[in-house]
This record gives sequence, structure tokens and C-alpha cells, in this order.
Amino acid sequence: MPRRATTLDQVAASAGVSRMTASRALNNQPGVSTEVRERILRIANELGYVPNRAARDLAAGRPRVIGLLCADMHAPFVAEIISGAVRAARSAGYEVLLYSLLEPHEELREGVAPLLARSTQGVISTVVHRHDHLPQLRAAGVQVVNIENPEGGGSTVTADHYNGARSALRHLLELGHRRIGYIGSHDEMISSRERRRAWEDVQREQGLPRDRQLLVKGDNTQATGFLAAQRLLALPSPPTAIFANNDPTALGVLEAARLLGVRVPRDLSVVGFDDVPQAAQSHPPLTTVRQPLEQMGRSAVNTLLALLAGIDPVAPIITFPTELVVRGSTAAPRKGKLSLHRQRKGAGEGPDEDAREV
Amino acid sequence: MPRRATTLDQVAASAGVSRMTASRALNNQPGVSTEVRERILRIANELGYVPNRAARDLAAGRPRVIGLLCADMHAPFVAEIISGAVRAARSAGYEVLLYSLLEPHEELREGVAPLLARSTQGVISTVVHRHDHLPQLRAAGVQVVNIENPEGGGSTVTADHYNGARSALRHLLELGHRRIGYIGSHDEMISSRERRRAWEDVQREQGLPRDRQLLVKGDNTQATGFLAAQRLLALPSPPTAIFANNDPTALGVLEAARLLGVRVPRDLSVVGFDDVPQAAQSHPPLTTVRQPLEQMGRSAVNTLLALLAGIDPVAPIITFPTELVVRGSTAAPRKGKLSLHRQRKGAGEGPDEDAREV
DNA sequence: ATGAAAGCGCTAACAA
DNA sequence: TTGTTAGCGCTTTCAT
Repeated sequence: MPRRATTLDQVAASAGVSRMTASRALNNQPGVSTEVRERILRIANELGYVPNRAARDLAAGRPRVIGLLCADMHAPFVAEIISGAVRAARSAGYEVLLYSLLEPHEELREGVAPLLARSTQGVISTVVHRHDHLPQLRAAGVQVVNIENPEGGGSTVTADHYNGARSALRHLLELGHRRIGYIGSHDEMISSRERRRAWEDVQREQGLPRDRQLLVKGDNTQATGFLAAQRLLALPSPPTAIFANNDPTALGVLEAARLLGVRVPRDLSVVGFDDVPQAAQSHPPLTTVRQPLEQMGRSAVNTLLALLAGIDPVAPIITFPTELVVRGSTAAPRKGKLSLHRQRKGAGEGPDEDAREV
Repeated sequence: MPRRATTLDQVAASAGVSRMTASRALNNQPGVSTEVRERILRIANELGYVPNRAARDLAAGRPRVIGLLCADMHAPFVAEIISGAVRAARSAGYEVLLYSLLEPHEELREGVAPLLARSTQGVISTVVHRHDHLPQLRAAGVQVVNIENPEGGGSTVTADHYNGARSALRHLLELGHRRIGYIGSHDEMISSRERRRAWEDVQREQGLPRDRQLLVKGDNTQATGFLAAQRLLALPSPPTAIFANNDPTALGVLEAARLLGVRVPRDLSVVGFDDVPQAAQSHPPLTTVRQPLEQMGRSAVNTLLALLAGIDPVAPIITFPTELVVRGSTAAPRKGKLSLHRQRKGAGEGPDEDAREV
């Protein structure tokens, strides 16, 4: 059985100093001579000393813990955010407590907010699709830094969805595309709204035909990307390029194109958003817009830590630039019109009838 | 600013009892009359009392915390496991500390094991592809329950990969398939080895042709599924069904089939493993084998808690049954041989040359 | 630069 | 059934 762990007192005794000197040395605080400090550190190491968090937190009056509130652990982007957050937190001597909402749309259960208030010093929230949990947390006295969701007020770390979308659209324009379809999503997420706004602005600025049929609503899944693409490609004058609100949607577009005999990128260019791992593995590999998620996770923690230290953040909203990742799903449009003669091929068993129901 | 939180002393004072009585009442311990207990609970609630974890952990001599060691947060299955674990832990009054290794193959960094030993009572490990971190943790005196990785010894919660794979293969056999290809993975994961063993056993038991060409090695990604499928379908006598080691691989097979003009499920049946969210969204939707991941996460926590309470687990390895999810990618094979005349169609830009390199 | 004293908020052990 | 007494291991504050 693990006999009692080494305590600070033991380290201090071994080093022949008081407990307080040992504490200071181990916490990188001033007031210890270099020589003594080194001896303490060496002895602590030899003894395998690891501070007792509970005691430390209790004495300090606040836990060195950051809460991480996650709504949908499945969302491909949370993984990277979490990695970044955990890394930043740990290197600052903080632990990360995980609070995953069980259902993506679940309310913050009764009592979670006060519990977080008591067990953590602050919370990073990756809940993007609703923001009514924020007032609850704030009422309980927790500092919150949001990721991707500036709406609840307070500090937010986000990516530049608007300009990211614009960079994707600029890429398509530079290739020569003039009819660019857009598959959007629910507008509850600001990221989706921003991306759509970029598309609308570009349409206007470029004097492109204001054809509302080029905008189809999806829900960020491959399934609706598939259906929406069928709808767009069945248009009398189909787009030569489709910008999808996210990668799964774009992968659905690729699928629909293949089913309809529309070749990507020869007959149709496709751009996604997020750069999920599969984006590089599709055929053709997907051109998409990458967010620096790991960095955003780190930044969120650092912002929170600054807030806790009483340092006002540089800005309430910290926006990170995105990066266009050009792969194989985009090319210049063909000169002629999209040939439609192969369209219905092989679609016998497909959900053709539903294509209009998107 | 959040004024000082309510303490146990305040609750006790308000209720007119000693601190200890209040403590007992709030911890569901015996030795408090029903009447007094109810009054204490009511007052605690009114005052918004939330126990201070640090104080509690310090006094009790052990933290009510479980560590969750994750290797690859991207892996689609960890999300569900985590949800289950967090739910079970919290309902037992434990917090979950997240330790995510930054790289999937990263060593357990120096100091992490003792740190876990100090900050948690036990650890759930979802690190499946290596097990050298286990001795480290155990040496530091941490109880560990593994998920999906029985190899380091100790308690393990896993799914029945062997019989899961068999159920998939039985499904194909019942449909009438006799030439069944298998796309495997690195054998460092026991799950992969078990699934392959099932395929080999079935081949043997059924007296199916022992054709080593039917087994292709992949690496659990869509990209290699794509390549491996091309290789299988280019065989002189191609399989009528392909069992893939996991869903991404199977999705790659679907992609390759589409490219080659091989219709699924008419010309080729495809089965995956895991039931990732996209499996239901592919075209056709993927027949696959589902693991009860959420339940496994819960079970891992409960096993750990039992271990901590000194209760020996029922068995060192707890195996959960899997469930075959039949969707649209499987059907009876066609009577004739797979027609190959359309195979090279549209593959002009594809990575045909690489198909053999899988 | 170092140390002594005090106490964080709770629970374990024992007493009544 | 209830209360009292001692800490848990650390940091804070104030001394030296």
C-alpha cells in the first residue's frame, strides 16, 4: 500500500529549513537564497514530493482548478480545444475539471453552477449553441471565458469566421467562379451567421446574381449536405462552386456530386470549413478553412487566468485568424455550362424525392 | 464580488445544531434524526450551501476525484466514454480531472504519474494503443481501470470485439456471402486483433477459401479503407462483401466502390465497426457493430469506485456485448459474378497506382 | 532572507 | 442521537 506521501514538513526537515522557506522555494517565490532554494528543490525531488492539492487549495482560499464546460464532446473541434486548454492550464499549475453536459442541448442542471463556483476558479465554456447557461454561472460568481460564442457577454475567444469565409469565397472568385452556392446551418450559432454574412456580402459586392436559390439551409451534417447539394445541382442554372458551412456538409456535397456524376473539381468546386481530420482524406481531398483550435483553447485559459489575476483582458473578444487550406476539391470552372446529361445516373435507390425537403 | 461562500458552520448555526450533525445530515450518514436531518437539508438549500471540496478532501485524507487519462481526444469513441464516465462519477459525488496526453503516442510525461497519485484516487485510462503507462501509474500507487486495453493487467472494461465481429460476419454469411474481404489495422490494439481473429476463425469454420489476398492491412482511416478496397475489388475474384475493422475504413470502402462503379449493397456489401455518428449518414447508411460506450464509461467508473472501496471486482475484465446495427450497406450477393466492366470508370484522377501500397 | 503563529472548512475518532 | 476535540497539509500574515 502506498505509505503516506511526502509532505512539505518532511522536505523542510530534510533540508534543515522551516516549512515556510520550503514552500517559498517550491513555489518560485522570492525570499529564498539561491543556495537554499536549490537544496530544497533537490531534496523535494529526491523525496518525490508532490504538493497536496486539497491542502494547498484550502489554505490559499481558492482552488487551482479551471472548469471546462463541454456541450457536445462529439463535435470534432472540441477535441483540439480541450488539448490546448489542458496544456495551458497544466503549465500554469492548474488542473482541469471536466463538466460535460450529457445532451448537447441540455440545460445546465440545477446546482451545477454553484458547484462550479465552489470547485473551480473559472470556467471555459465550449457551449456554442446556447448561451443561457452564462448568466447562471455568472450569478454563481464564476468567471467564464467563452469559446466561439460571444453572445452571452464577457470574454470570448473565437475564430474569424467572417474573414475565413471570405477567404474561401475569394479563392473561388479568383478561380473564376461566378455562381457560388452556399449551404448554411441553423442561425443559432454565430459562426454560421458570420459565414453566411460573408457569402451574402461577397454576392453583393461582386454584383453576382441575387439568386436566393443559391442559398440552402442545412444543419451541419453530412446528410443534409448531401440533400442540399442535390437541390443545388438540380437548379436550372446550377452553381459551379459550393461553399459549405462546415466540413461534414461539404463531404455530403462530395457524395452527392459523385452520385450525380458531377466531377469534383472539374464540374464543381467545393469548399468546407473547420478542417476536420477527414477533410484531408476525402476524394478529392477537401479545400477548407482551418481554425487554430488548439491555440484558441490555450488562449481561453490564459485569458481566464489573466481575468482571475485581476488583469483586464486586452479586448472582450479575442479573434484568431483562420487559414485557407487549398486541397483538391477546387479548380477553375469549365468554360461551358455544367453538363447535366449524367445527372440521374445511379440515383435509382437514392433519396431523390427528399432532395426538395431540405 | 462573490462574498464568502456559505460554510458548514453557518448551516449548523442556522439549524441550531453542531457542525458535525450538519455534516452527517448532508452526507447521508446515519446518526441524525429524520426531523433534524430535514431541517438541516432545508436550511442548507436556502443558504445555497455547497461543500468546499478542498476542505473535504483534506479532512478526509483523500480527494473525491477520479482522473481520466485520454490519449486521443479525436477518436470518435472517447466522447461517449467520457460522457458516461463523467455522469457516473458525478452521481457518486466525484469530480473528474482530465488528463489528455497531447500526442496520441506521447509518453506519460515525467511527473504525471505521481501527480495523478496525489490529486486523484484512481484513474480511468482510455489509452488503447500502448500500455507502458500502466506500470508507471501503478508504481505511483494509483488504481487504474482500463478501457479497451486488457494488456497492462489490472481491471479492464471492454466490448466483445470478437463476438461483435462474428455477429457482423454471421450477418454476411446469412445473406449468402462466401467471399468476404477483411480490412484490418495495426495489431497493436487488441480490439483489432480480436476482430481479425473472428474473421479468420469464420473463414476456417465455414471452409471458405483460405485466400490471403482477402485480408488487407489498413490503419483505421478512411484513406486506407479507400485504397484497400480498390485492391480487394481489383482481385481476379473479388469479394462480394467487405468487413472493415472500423467505420472510417468502411466509409473509405464505400467511397472506393462508388468510384469504381461498384454498387453497394447490390454488387458489394460493406460492414464497419463502432457506429460513429457518420455511419448513419453515409449513402447507403452503413451496417456496423455498435459498442455500448457510454455504458462502458459508467462501468469503468463504478469498477474503480468499487476497487477504491476495497471490493474486489467481479472479474478482472468486464466485457460488454456489442450490437449489430443493420443498415443499408449489406444485402444478399448477386447471383452472377461481380461485373467488372465498369471498374476503371472515372478513376483517371484517382490514386490508382497507390492501391497496391496499402 | 527566514521563521512562527494562525487558520482555511471540513471529517474522523471519540465522548457524552 | 448529538457534540467535542483534533487535526488534514498547506499558505497567509506578521514577525525577526
